[in-house]
Amino acid sequence: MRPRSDKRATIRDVAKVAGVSPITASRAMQNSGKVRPGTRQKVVEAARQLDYIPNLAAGTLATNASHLVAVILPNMSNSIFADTLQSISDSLRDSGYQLLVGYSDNSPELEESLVRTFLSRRADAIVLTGHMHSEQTNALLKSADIPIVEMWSVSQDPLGACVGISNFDAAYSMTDYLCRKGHRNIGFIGGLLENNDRTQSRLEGYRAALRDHGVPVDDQLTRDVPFEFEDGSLAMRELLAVGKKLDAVFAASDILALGALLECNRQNLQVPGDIAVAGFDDERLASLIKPSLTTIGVPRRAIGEKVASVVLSALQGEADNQRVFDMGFSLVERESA
Amino acid sequence: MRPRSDKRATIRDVAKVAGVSPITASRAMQNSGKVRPGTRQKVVEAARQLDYIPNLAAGTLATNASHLVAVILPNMSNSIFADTLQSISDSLRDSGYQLLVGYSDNSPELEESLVRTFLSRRADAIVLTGHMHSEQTNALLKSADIPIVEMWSVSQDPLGACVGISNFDAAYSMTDYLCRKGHRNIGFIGGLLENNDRTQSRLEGYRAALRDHGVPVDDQLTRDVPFEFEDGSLAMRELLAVGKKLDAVFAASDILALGALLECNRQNLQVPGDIAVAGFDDERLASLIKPSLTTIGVPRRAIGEKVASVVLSALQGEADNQRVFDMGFSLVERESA
DNA sequence: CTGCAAAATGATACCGGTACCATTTTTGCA
DNA sequence: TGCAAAAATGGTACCGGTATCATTTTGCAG
Repeated sequence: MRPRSDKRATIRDVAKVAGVSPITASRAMQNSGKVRPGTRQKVVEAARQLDYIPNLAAGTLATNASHLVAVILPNMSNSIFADTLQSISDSLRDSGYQLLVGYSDNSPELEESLVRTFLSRRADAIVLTGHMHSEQTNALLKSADIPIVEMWSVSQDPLGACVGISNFDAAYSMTDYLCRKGHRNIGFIGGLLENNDRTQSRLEGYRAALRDHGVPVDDQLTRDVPFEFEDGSLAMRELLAVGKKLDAVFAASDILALGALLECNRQNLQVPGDIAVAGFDDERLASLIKPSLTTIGVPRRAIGEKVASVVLSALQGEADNQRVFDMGFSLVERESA
Repeated sequence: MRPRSDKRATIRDVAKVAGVSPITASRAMQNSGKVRPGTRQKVVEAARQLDYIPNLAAGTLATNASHLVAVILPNMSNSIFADTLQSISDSLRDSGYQLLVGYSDNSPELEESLVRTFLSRRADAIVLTGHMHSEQTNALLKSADIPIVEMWSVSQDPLGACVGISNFDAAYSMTDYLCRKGHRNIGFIGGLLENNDRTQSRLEGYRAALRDHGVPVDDQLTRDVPFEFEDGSLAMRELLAVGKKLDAVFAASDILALGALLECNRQNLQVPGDIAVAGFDDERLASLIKPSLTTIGVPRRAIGEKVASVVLSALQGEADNQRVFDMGFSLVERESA
């Protein structure tokens, strides 16, 4: 194995073996330029014989098209992002694009450095999560002149296109639902509000619904914690310790809601009898636990598919004048609230 | 925005503005070749002024190093792969490598086409899941002359390096555990045995443990289904319908185990009283449901970190003579078995 | 101030594809 | 069969970096 001293075959080698010019070999390899079937056959055979593997870096340099779609996600700890990523990948597969993936960890600085790198790689399109970016990032993206898609939150004025849901509306709906059920003392457990427009919009939706129901917003009933299970428990413990009445809690993610549920369990509070708990995301486990979790269902795969189709049509030059795609959510009523 | 007619600045433009030669500008930009601080300063300033974004495709072509690490996963539906991916990404971030991600869907053909593409992109290293590849894939990887890492299953003779756990041992341990608890009629719910060495090894481990305990292996008690929740329920229903005694079930993933648990619930079977249920993976929800799930804990993040460190040290030319890294597993005893 | 090794810089070519335009071959039809 | 148009093919240059090796500049001892 070791002595791989022989260098890899180039298109010129293939051309030589096939008895044609490099450019003809190139055309033959990519079914594009008109090439006589017999010629293509010779070239393909030569390529096979030489174990020819094209060098896409050279192709990218020559054509200025990388066939890469870059995707920036906050992280992978939430299964919604994993699902979205896979569904983008699935939808892109047949078109010959690959995914370049980066995690921003909700840090604008990291995001910016990812964008910079992706532009360096001449990604054909960039997909980001949310619309909170640094000034620099916005400038970079605007001047990049490639399709840009922001996903997961709809916004009025996206950089390019935008595919997601209205986090505000969803949170409003859930809070409204809780109010209609007669709850008045509703806590909110958010996750990492900073640099996270999804959580921020949810908080705003929650507040708006309270106001519309004539319920005063009490900041003591709002907790901002990381998106981990244990943090949900902790936040719940804190909310209960505030000493105010509390008859419902709305958590900005199912993971947090589960943590909250567990804490209720520890403190021998009945859910939903003593306290109602609602989540967000409709993770698989939401339907599996006891009590099952009332939550907001999000069309994660549909979002991924839409993102892919928007990217593809933009890359194919189809100027789509619709730029904002609201994929809708659903309020999934289960036992916990 | 539209009229982005002006082309992007090149290193030559930067050089011109800085009043140096292109090659000097190049050296200045990458802190590598010795460049006088003053010169570097001029170049950096010129680059800033021109919004210079280097073209990595050109760099890749010239240096034959892409700074890309390709990772092939079966899918993203299992959170273990998502976690591993993120942990590889995290560990690689500071070294300036990006992740190229592909999903094989457990199809050797898809995997092969991914490998081909990744080689085309001149990925600096390739990370695969498992060690079941097509002949062609093996040949491609062997002749590629870049670091290859197979993860999630240890194997005696990996293509390159190999980081994972012994699925056989883990399944053996769990089955052994069930036997010691007095169970004799133990079913096995596997997932997609074809082209999946992880599941296959688990089945073998299960069988070996049964044999060692003098329990005959009954193929009627083995189910091969997809890795989805509903399939776990379905398999459980089928196992119960076989009409034989059944006092325990070992599922090759927690998702399947949860499906099985739900089915027990539906049929009013007490777990673990009437029937014990064990899973594999230690997903987050395993500890959250009732009854909590006895399962196999896998060091997912440690695996990702090790993969990254193996890749990095190989890329830095540190010939590591250890090639197989068994990261170990743990048997997590909870309520369900 | 000179001389010389070390450091910094530069000229040129090359990585491996493909665009562009010119040239040759084939095709279709009078 | 001849000829114009269409199709196929090829020569050359270029994409934007960097390796190589030559050349110039710098630093410092004598």
